[in-house]
Amino acid sequence: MRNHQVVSVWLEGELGAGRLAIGSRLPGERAMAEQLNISRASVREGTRVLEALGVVRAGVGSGPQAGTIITANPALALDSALRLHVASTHLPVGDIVQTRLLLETWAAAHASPESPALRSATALLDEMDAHDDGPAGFLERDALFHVALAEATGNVLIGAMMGSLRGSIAEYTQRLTTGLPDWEATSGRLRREHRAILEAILSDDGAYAAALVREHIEGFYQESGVHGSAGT
Amino acid sequence: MRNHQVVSVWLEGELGAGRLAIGSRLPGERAMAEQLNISRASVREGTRVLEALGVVRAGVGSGPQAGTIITANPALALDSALRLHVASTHLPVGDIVQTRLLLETWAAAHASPESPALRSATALLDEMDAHDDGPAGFLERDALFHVALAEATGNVLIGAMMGSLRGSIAEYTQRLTTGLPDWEATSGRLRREHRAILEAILSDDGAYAAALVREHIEGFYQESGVHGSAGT
DNA sequence: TAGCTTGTGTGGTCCGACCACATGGCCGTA
DNA sequence: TACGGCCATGTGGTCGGACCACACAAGCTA
Repeated sequence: MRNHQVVSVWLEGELGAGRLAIGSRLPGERAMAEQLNISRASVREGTRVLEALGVVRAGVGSGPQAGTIITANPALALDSALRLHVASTHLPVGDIVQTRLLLETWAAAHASPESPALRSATALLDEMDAHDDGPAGFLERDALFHVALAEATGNVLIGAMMGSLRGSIAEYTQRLTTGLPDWEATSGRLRREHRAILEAILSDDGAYAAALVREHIEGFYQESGVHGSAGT
Repeated sequence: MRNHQVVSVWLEGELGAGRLAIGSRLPGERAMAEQLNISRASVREGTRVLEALGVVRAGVGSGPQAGTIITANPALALDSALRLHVASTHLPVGDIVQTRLLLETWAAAHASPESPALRSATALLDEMDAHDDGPAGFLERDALFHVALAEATGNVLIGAMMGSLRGSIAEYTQRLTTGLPDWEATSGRLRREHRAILEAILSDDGAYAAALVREHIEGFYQESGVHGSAGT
């Protein structure tokens, strides 16, 4: 085992034993180096990995925000990993879109009507009605709306995955809108569909909500001139 | 932006521009440090992150396996991230099981009968029949079988996710088997179900395959004394 | 020719130093 | 006493240089 991995292993042990938890502050790099019998450079390499995985957050200076603190951001790991693997052309965007469709339909079917995440989802829809700042602003809120639905299922993993996928698809979706003949008409339709989906979830009609989501997503891609890429 | 992030950004640019691709060898750490105008320590921190995300693989010495080489292992990032986030109790195992069920039923429904991955799946089932090395060996092949099904869909992302999920659940599943009254009977049933699932996929009957997978998984958890954790 | 030796380049590790930063306590002043 | 500025302290961030283990390839040797 390489020395920098000692840090991950050690942390996993501490977490498992309950000696450390989310919000805890790790020992200083110099102290940890001595404690684990490795150099500070190795400690730093280890913490960089933990940081990339969304497990810790490093802050300089002193005070509450300083030091290396345990956080919980599983989406971060997925996010950066997706970016790079897409860039390496090893991960087709079509696969991501397909996965998104899978997760979203499931989320719509299993979202809890009582989830507080639905309140922010409602707020987002209101914003989309109130503001009219073009495709960019609309899609931004659209993405957040869909992530909120995923979070409403209470499943942390699926919520994190949706959050990461959203970022990866954002650019792609943005590009699609440029080919649309009538943005006003499209956005109006999308807004109505959002309301219907939310309504179905709040009425505890998961199956109907899932069907609406499927139509919603597939409809958008079809209108944007993409065929078959999201054939779930 | 911190210096070690320069490496990721630079690599993403190189990949996007096509100057580097999977299999390419990165410049040596010393050369990269000079090229990017950062210290070797920073370069190393950057490559550690890339390594953790499954984007590169580092090898010492000289020859074909030496140096830092671009790979494509998206599952690695998810794998280590899941381990740590589960350890931090931020990610319930139930969520993972639930996600697994979602991905697997979808995979069964969308696996391509012509996929070469199904051949290795068949081989795994034959091995499970031939060898009888207890729950440990059985579950190992069982996991690989399910991952093979996911890969048979051709969706890289879903395949990678399944691979990571299985790893995270492995220990959990292992523990469940200890509570089983009659392992022989259970393994026999699981083997028959595997055959039926594979048969359904090869017959291009995705819907039936998905239903079988659902029963297969839920049945196992129920028999193991877990109730409701996998309620998709 | 076969086998050993040596050279070269790779990542792995370590040390010691300095920097920027944020805080909290000390000290001088009003 | 109360206020305000200064500085000691501890944090992560960065750097340069050094040495190691390793794996291969070229060259030397028997």
